[in-house]
Amino acid sequence: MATIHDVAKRAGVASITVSRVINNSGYFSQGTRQRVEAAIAELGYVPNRLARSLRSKRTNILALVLTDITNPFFTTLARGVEDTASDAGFIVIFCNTDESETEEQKYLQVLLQQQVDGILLVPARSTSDSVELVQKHGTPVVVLDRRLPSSAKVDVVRCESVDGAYRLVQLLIGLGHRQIAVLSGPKIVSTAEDRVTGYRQAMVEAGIDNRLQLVYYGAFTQSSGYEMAQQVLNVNPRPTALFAANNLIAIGALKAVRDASLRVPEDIAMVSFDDLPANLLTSPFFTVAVQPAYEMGQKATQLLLARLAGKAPERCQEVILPTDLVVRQSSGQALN
Amino acid sequence: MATIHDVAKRAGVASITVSRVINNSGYFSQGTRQRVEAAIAELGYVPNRLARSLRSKRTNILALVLTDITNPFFTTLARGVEDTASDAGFIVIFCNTDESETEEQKYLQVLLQQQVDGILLVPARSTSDSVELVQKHGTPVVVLDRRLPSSAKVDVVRCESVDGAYRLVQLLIGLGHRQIAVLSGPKIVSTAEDRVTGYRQAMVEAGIDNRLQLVYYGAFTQSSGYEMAQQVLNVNPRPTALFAANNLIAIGALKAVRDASLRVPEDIAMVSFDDLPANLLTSPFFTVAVQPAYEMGQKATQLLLARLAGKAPERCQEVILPTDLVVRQSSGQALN
DNA sequence: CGCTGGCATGTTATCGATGCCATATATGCA
DNA sequence: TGCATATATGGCATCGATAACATGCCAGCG
Repeated sequence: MATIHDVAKRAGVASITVSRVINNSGYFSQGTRQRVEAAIAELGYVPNRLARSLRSKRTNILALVLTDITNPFFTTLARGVEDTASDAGFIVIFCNTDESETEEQKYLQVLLQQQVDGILLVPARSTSDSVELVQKHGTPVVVLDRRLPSSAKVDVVRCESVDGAYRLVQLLIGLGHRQIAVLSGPKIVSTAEDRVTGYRQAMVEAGIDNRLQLVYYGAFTQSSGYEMAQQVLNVNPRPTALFAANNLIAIGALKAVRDASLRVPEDIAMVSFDDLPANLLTSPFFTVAVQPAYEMGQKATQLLLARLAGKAPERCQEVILPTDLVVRQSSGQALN
Repeated sequence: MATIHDVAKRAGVASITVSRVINNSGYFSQGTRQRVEAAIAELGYVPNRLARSLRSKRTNILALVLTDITNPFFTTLARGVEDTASDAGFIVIFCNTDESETEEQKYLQVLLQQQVDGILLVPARSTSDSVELVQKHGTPVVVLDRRLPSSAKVDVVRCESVDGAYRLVQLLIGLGHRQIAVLSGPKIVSTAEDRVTGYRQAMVEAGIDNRLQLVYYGAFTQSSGYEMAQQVLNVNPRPTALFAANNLIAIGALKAVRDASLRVPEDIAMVSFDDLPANLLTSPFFTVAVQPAYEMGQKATQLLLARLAGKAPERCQEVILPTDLVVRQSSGQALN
């Protein structure tokens, strides 16, 4: 309620001097510092950031717009963003789009209105509409996790989805599996597509008949994983291995497998993209391709901050991080 | 980048008229509306909320400060808050304190600086310091989930923790259990204390020897639940039932029980406060006292919004919601 | 001694939107 | 016809902080 003027009056100085003390900028004597700080304490003064930001054209707020904050992959990524931003004195606002483009646009609109300094975006769709909206407003953006059409001139930080999927499926093939199903996310999402591409590469390379390729597209959710797995388990002959394109799909699929009274890996082998949450009671158990989620958040934020500081190279960057193959029990032993 | 003045110039009107069109307030003709909207579209104009809020002294932002957003109970509560706030045209900022009072104070400071219109707080400690800080600034607060010292003049929305715990333990006693351990949260948190109180009430009422009462205080986390359970399982004779004071403790304890090669409920019965996350692969399985998390968030937000609108009664309100006892398998059958 | 430059503080304008008041025409009703 | 009222629009001040510029003091140095 008290303003900088109230503080100034009480301390017997001009408001700009109070501003200097608060921001530790410019010159002021130790005496003034003390009188100002005393006045601040007495009045319980809290600076008004709206006014500050309006004048300085800086809010020190970043926004992270993503599709599913309950997914441990994104939770970890978010922590990478938060930590990095926080160290640089920025606050982070998190927005959840639930894979909906409409929600995404709504959030972006609000964020631009709030004058956030920069946006980290996991786009719900592989179009550049959202990025363009933000860029038109003059706000820096970095795209995370997913590809955009190459027409979009924007920094991207993502993982080698094709390669990670390729290696997971190669592992299964190496263990003797031939009939492998992939349970993927929405066809329009680049990571879902890329993981199927990696799967196909490995299958083709191993000379496995096209007809043995079982590709399912659904959503990156547990329930979708459950449903896709139910379908797969009814295929005759039943595949000997499942590849889940993300962790939630893996959980749902595992549930479906257990509900069908089948054992993993004895009756059916499973591998998954992304590590699984720790509260499953059965983990660590899954063989997975782990994405460096924390580092992705970190890198993307560093890039964004560099742009804000005008320290990034002019040209757009595309940072692609490798995945880490972690072999555990769910993939099982070699078939005989 | 374009301002309201740019739009005004382009539409050939004064900026205040543009403001009226944007906010649908006051009078303007349909012709002006169209010219203004055209200008807005052409310029890609996005209103600056900082300026707007500075003038109007309203940000239309609420904040929800809680201790652990990864806990499904709080996630659900948060959704209740978000939905209610959103319907009323408010944005919600979420802040995670990790049960740390220091973090809480830091966040509150930032939120006050951002001029949020109101704050929903799950306090990390049972002191009124935080509430007073906020109230001194003139910002309305509603406390959620936990009790504060009665000296605090503040609205509270919480659950009947004592009663829920009492009924859970009573259920176990009714099944024939005598030696029951309670694994609770931090002693300083009112819900942890209240659930132990409910436990004691049930035990005393059943005339169970004091020496059979096993009370553990830890944290409301999975790892703490794991550790407490490990200790409990080493007690001789081993308790026949466990009461976990929240869902995360329950998960950790269940893990410890399984790691000790014991079965639930055959070897040891379990009950818990709060429902468990759906991705456990074993749920629904736990016998629980469910708190109406969504309604709590809803109620608290309604109360806060009423205060903002000056429509709430002068006196502070304390809303206490009942818990719902859901009996499933983990509590087992009656002992013979 | 006068000039330079670090230090300390203040004045004024401004960020972008809107509250308040004023103006002007059209419409309704006694 | 006259006056109240609804409609349509604009001018100016203002929210609270800070950028940009200005002022004054004093030490140091050639």
